Amino acid sequence: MFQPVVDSIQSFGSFTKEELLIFEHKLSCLFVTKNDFILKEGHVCQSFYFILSGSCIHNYPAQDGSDHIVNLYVTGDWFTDYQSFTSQKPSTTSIQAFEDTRLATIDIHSLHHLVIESPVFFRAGRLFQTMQYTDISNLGLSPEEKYRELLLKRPELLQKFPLKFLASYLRIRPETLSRIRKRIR
Amino acid sequence: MFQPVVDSIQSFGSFTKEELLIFEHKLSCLFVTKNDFILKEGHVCQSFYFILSGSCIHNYPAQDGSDHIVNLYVTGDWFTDYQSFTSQKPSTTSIQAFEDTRLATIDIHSLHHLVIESPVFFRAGRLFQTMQYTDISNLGLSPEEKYRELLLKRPELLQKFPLKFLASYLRIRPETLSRIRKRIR
DNA sequence: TGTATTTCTTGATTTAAGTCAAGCCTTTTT
DNA sequence: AAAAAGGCTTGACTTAAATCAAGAAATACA
Repeated sequence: MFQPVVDSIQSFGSFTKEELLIFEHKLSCLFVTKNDFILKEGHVCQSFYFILSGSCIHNYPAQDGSDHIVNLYVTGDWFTDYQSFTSQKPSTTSIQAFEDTRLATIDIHSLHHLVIESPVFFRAGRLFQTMQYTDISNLGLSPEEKYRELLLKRPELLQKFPLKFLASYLRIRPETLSRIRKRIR
Repeated sequence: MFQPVVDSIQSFGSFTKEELLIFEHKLSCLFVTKNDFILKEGHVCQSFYFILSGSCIHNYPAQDGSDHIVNLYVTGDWFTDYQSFTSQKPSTTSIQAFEDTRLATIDIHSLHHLVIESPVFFRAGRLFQTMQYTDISNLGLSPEEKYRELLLKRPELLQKFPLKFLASYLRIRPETLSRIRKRIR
């Protein structure tokens, strides 16, 4: 059941069978239906999440009432609100299911236990760092370069989410993304 | 001698006298003279650094041969190459002394020991996260907003470093920064 | 101290993305 | 099935920053 999660972890470093088992036993399962909140603004983010199937939207309300997409996640992705999770303070962002979604979760106490149980998991910092996608919108790229980066690094998102979400994630206008997409293939 | 470092740590959370002593005993001292490298591209970053006095430049070579300022540090600042430090892989950036500089350092092994010795230091992740300045160039702000942010959050940099370094750090043209500075104040 | 080099300022021009607006197409709702 | 809403595309226009260029000021250095 958690095989995809274990497979994913292995790609982050070399773990023994025992270590992987220890890890697997810390995991829990969570089912959410479309539009359900996995994390609500103002709540402390207690866990890391792995998408077994489905997709999620990570957003926050802008000052002008509209909301900005922080990130988009699909099957096989890890996510958390890193800020809230590491500080254990209320989150300024929300995460909700874009469709019915199955999640594997591991909470902060389990992670602390892992770090204490084996030095391998001290690399947790690295691990969780690596799990976090580098924010394409924050690379100082031009709109076209951002789109190319998305196309290269996370093409699944282009299949799954509507253009206006992608534009919000890239911090460009939908009109601009539409024009870029037209001229690039 | 390490009093400023200990003071700095206290501002990140509540530690007992004992915990602060444990921390202080992990610190080492390092003197560098102007233009010396504290970290060279291609080397693994092994430590966190705190500037007791002086200032440093954190940069990386762009593809076009010029170099980009990643960050600028002055007395009282913490720094590391977070990427290289957490992954323990070769750095793509360099850090060098902008003038003669005294540093306090704590290496990765000492940090691991701290985490094991006391759960308080498990918040190391949070601590080191907080120590890292949020990258002004990556906030999706306009050039003027970036400058205002710098003026507000890190005015010391404006005193210490030449305009073209600041412009590079903010990812704007020196001409643009010169004009902004002219019209604001 | 004088010369050279680098850094900063200012102006003119170009360019890319944002804004505004309209229409079409698709999906949802009833 | 029809109407409504939302999402996408396209065009015209505006705007802010980059670019190009030249000269002034500051700093290094010989």
